[in-house]
Amino acid sequence: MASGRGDAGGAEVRTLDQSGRELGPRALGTRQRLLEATADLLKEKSVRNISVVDIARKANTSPATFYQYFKDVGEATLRLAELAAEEVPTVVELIDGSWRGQKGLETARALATAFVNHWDVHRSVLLVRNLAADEGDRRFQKVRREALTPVIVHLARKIEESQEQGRIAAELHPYAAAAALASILERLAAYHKELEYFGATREHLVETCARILFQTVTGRGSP
Amino acid sequence: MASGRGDAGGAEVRTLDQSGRELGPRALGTRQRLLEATADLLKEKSVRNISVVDIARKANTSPATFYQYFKDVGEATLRLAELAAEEVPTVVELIDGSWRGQKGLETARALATAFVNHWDVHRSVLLVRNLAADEGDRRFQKVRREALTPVIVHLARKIEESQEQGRIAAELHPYAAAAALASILERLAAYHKELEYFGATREHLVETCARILFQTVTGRGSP
DNA sequence: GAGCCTTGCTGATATAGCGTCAGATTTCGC
DNA sequence: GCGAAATCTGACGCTATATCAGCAAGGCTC
Repeated sequence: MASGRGDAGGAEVRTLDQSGRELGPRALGTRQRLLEATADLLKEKSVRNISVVDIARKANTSPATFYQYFKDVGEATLRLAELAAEEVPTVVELIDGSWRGQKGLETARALATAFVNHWDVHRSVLLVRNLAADEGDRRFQKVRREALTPVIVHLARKIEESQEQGRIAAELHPYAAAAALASILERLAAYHKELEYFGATREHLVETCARILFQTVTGRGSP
Repeated sequence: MASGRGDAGGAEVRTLDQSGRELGPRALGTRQRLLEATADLLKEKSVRNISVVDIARKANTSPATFYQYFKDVGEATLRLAELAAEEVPTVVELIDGSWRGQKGLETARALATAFVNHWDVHRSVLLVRNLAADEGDRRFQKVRREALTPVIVHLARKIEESQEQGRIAAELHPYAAAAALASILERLAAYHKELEYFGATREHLVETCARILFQTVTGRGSP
């Protein structure tokens, strides 16, 4: 390490060891394998039953190695959640599209679809992220907030526009409404499988979700 | 136990031991203490970090006793979730009220308030219930479904009525829409604290939530 | 290509929780 | 107040956690 160079605000984020050491190529590989093993196990079984030993075994390494990179299973999960969050900007772009008439409904559909896809890929990690955040873990709250805030802010802006045009009651709090919409997206994406119990296919959900989005954002019924 | 009397379909549900033995008054008390200890710990810290030893200590008993009543921490949590579910019928009654005009908005507000209250009381248990259900645990899926189904069914019925009157597009799947509304209720209730970050107070959330409910159920803008 | 240093990995270990008995203790009918 | 039934727990073998000191692997130097 030599010099006591600070790590805050560096343009390039360096991946560090538990003891603050910078990682070489071999170490990065091992770390990666550990993350992948964690992700795989999360898909297989409940986070409650995942042990460091499990992860280490699956990554063909020893528990001691795991601790070199992560404080505990929670921290590995946190990194996975951060990685998942990096995809979100793509989703947000959609919101800035047109919300007028038929095109608006398309935008809403695209948004709903993107969300469900995102969740299908990262479901297990995002579920644990949400639980940890809801349980009060600050680190997970931060990741979730950073992933959801753009969605909420962009949606809220669109809602405000509709409000200015008098199409939506002033009593509707734009951010609360945007958060509500984000909730629909998240929740439906989280358990759309189980909802098929009610005879609602994935397509039904996306369509319905899109229409509620459209209605709430624009203040207009379906075009 | 003597006779091999079946337990299915009995009018009165008997609380049983891990080994199928019926419980006397002392045992019921102990079991109750264990459940309360579990609930308390869930409020304090993450479910991942709750051990049987913790629970036993808090209930002034020994780990061995815990195992007499529950298979593991998950099973104790499941019982707590079942207990919480017993309150739901009260919430559902509200949905059957009037959804016309100003009165309808009141109904929506009452529903949103009831949900948030319910969650404020049982938050920690319901969070774990949802995670476990989302992770695929059948027992938890069942509890959640049994708690949410009445809400969804009753809401869907109201939506269908509006649809018959031509106030809502036929493309909206009533059950999917009802599920979406239930999602808003659940999700907002789950993290309304954190949403204050966006300047939305609990009252804003209830009001906003109510208006989205009203709009989606009746197909009408705010009265 | 032997010495040496840096980077990365792991065996050994103390500590603590899990889950299961056999047997101790309490309660209750009589 | 005695015996059986109900209830509880100490003790134990097993597994996981989290930490070190030290070992192995891959260079770099000359």
